[in-house]
Amino acid sequence: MKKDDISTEEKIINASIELFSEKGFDSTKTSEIAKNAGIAEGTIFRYFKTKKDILMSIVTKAIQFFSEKFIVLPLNKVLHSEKPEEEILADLLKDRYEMITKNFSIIKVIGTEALTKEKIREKLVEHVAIKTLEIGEEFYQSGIEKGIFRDLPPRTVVRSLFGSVIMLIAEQQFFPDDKKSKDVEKEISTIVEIFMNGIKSRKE
Amino acid sequence: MKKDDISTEEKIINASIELFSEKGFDSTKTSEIAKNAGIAEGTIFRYFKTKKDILMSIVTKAIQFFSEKFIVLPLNKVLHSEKPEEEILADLLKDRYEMITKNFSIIKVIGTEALTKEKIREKLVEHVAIKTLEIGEEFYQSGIEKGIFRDLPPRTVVRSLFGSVIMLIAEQQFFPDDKKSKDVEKEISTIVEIFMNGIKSRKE
Amino acid sequence: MKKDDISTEEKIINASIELFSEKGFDSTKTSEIAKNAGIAEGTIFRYFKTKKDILMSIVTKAIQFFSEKFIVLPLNKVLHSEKPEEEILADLLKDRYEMITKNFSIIKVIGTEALTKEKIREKLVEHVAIKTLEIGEEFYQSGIEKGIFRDLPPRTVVRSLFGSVIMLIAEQQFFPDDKKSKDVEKEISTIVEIFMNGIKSRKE
Amino acid sequence: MKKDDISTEEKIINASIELFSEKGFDSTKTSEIAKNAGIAEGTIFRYFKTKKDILMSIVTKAIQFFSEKFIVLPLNKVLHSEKPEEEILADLLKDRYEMITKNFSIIKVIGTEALTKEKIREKLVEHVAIKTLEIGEEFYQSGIEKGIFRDLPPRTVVRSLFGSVIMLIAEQQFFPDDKKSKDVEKEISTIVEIFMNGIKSRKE
DNA sequence: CATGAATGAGTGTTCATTCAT
DNA sequence: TATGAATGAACACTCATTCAT
Repeated sequence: MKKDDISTEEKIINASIELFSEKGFDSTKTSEIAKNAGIAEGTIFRYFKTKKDILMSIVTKAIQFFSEKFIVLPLNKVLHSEKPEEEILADLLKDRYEMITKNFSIIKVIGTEALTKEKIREKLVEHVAIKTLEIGEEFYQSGIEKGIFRDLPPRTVVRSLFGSVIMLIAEQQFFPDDKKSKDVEKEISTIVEIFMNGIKSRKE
Repeated sequence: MKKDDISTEEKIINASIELFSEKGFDSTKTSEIAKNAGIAEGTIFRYFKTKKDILMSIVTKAIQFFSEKFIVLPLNKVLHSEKPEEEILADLLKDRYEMITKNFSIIKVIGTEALTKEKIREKLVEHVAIKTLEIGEEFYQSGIEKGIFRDLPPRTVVRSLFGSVIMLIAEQQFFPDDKKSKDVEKEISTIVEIFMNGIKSRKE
Repeated sequence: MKKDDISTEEKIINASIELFSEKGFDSTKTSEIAKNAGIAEGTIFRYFKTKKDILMSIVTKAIQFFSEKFIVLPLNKVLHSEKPEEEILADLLKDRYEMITKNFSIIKVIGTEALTKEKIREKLVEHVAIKTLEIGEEFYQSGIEKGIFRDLPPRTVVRSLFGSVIMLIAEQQFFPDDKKSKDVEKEISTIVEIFMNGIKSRKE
Repeated sequence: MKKDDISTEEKIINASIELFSEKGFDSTKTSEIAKNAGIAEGTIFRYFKTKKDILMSIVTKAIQFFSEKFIVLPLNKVLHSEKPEEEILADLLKDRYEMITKNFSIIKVIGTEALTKEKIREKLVEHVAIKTLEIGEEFYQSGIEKGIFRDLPPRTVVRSLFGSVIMLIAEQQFFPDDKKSKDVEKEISTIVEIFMNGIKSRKE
């Protein structure tokens, strides 16, 4: 009763994230959550009125967490860094990559549910997606003004960068046997290289 | 019984795609499928042994369809085109964009289910993802060899391009009110521009 | 498949009335209703959204039925009869007695639930109790005007008469072994006698 | 710990009577009893083995209480009074009226449960109903013998009187907005008048 | 071949009861 | 003795599936 003092509510949340992420919300039985959490099934309902409430609690907390970790912190890193832009970009992508990879289960849950549940989708768009894009656009815009970046539509640039990282992660998660994307550092620096200099050969 | 000659099986499939895509597989009741298809609930089970069989049939057919439309046809377009590379790239992305957008419901269904159902994920990876990547890589590789593209890892380039289009579509589908991504032609040509020439300003 | 053609809904209603009346609404399990009705438990919910809906359906239908049988018909009997008042009164009480006794199960259900459920109580008061009292009062009032009845408050008279019949029935239902109230004809004519002439001895 | 010295057991009993009477036994949760009693839910089970035991304790105590208050005391009042019969009757009815009204919650609980629980019904019949009727019958019988009352079946007379009071109380409790039964003194003296002299007009 | 009423296994949820503190 | 978190048996209700017509 010292540390390890993981509360019953946390046990439920953790078991739920794991199961929802593996099998989806609907296919996860409350009896399984209970078993995985090491508690009685009835106990779940002392903490959450319904099974759906577990999901909503996970989503709400996660979105809150991400809207801080994802947005405020990287913002400062980016805006106050003295490094050259290429490095800043690489740092940003790596940071994002790690954040998503580390929280992949929960992100998978939220992402999946967002596809069919408008309420979740709206929360996600409002608190995470739009803010993330806006900060990225601001960063790019200021780069244009400093003469570092070309005058291209910031939204498109940011969205494409983000898509490139997302696909890297998807590839690693969903075809885990593939060798081609194992070296993350290299992948990310390649992505930065592609975006900075393009793929067109400039002979001579 | 001439045209309009949509078979009962097709009615079931179409209704299912629509509903699965809106509400997800588990939340869709067979009674709803029947109502949407304009048939009796029992009739469904003359064509499909179980509800899951409807899903598997949709997935199998779609994957078959996509593995042709997605892979074989663009392959030829790309490999036998006389256009300059920038245009080929733009054509490819536009083609992919349209294919995905037009079949968005069914892709959403397959994508969602692939997240939690290994069998579907494997089919998708094997028949669509890998092939698509391979053809893209081949295209890029031959571009390198022709001296058109820089010598960067093809997989990373192709994956990033694909991620850029996917994110464009996601943005349009999930925040439909946003003005920034409405003009598809322009978006795609911007993406091509980014990938061809990079975002770094080259003053001097 | 000729007569006997008691519908599934009726089977459910009948089984429910019997069980609710015996054990009360809360103590009756839907599994018992199903067994008593000779159907599967799930079938209940094709006809009634919830267990409570069964109760409400019983109550609503019964109140509708009673507000007709109880009020409109006796009204006509009473108002258009040529018999002397004592006989009219005896007929009325007997009629009421039989109605209640014949429908005792359902009346017990409604009465019990009315004690704790405001909605049911209100319906009962509005559609049955008030109307019944009003018609009784009207009958008594016209008797006063014809010089047949003494000028006493009609409500009190009617209520007391009704209470006398109710208690007779209660006694028969709840202490069924008691001999004193077995002869209904005699009981009712005694009640009429009490109300017509009072209990005070008028010697000489 | 002087006055106010209401024991935990009493707190439970009082809270239970209030809630059982409002919502019925089955619909009352032990958690609500605890909240209403200002104690912890677990504490209930130090005083009562089961929830049903609370009910049985209420019923047993109440029946004990009533069988004294209801029977022994009025008995003496009636048998040793020097007042004229009309006044004795009025006193009796008023006394009963007040007893029931003052204890209405508990009587409602017992009455409701008696409808579905044979054990409670039997206790009620044996310890209260029969005794009450017997004493009433005895009183009436002696009135007959004294030449004060007409020779009518005592059981019927007593039962009807009781029914008249019960209906008066029911009317007041269940349609509280009605004006016609507000003046209790007058209602009871009208009931006495009806029973003593009948409702038949005796012109001339 | 189509129907839709009936089925019943399976699930989320409730709540009286227990027990370690 | 009092507490309230945890329990799990019991229950209402859902819905894919069956089958007599």
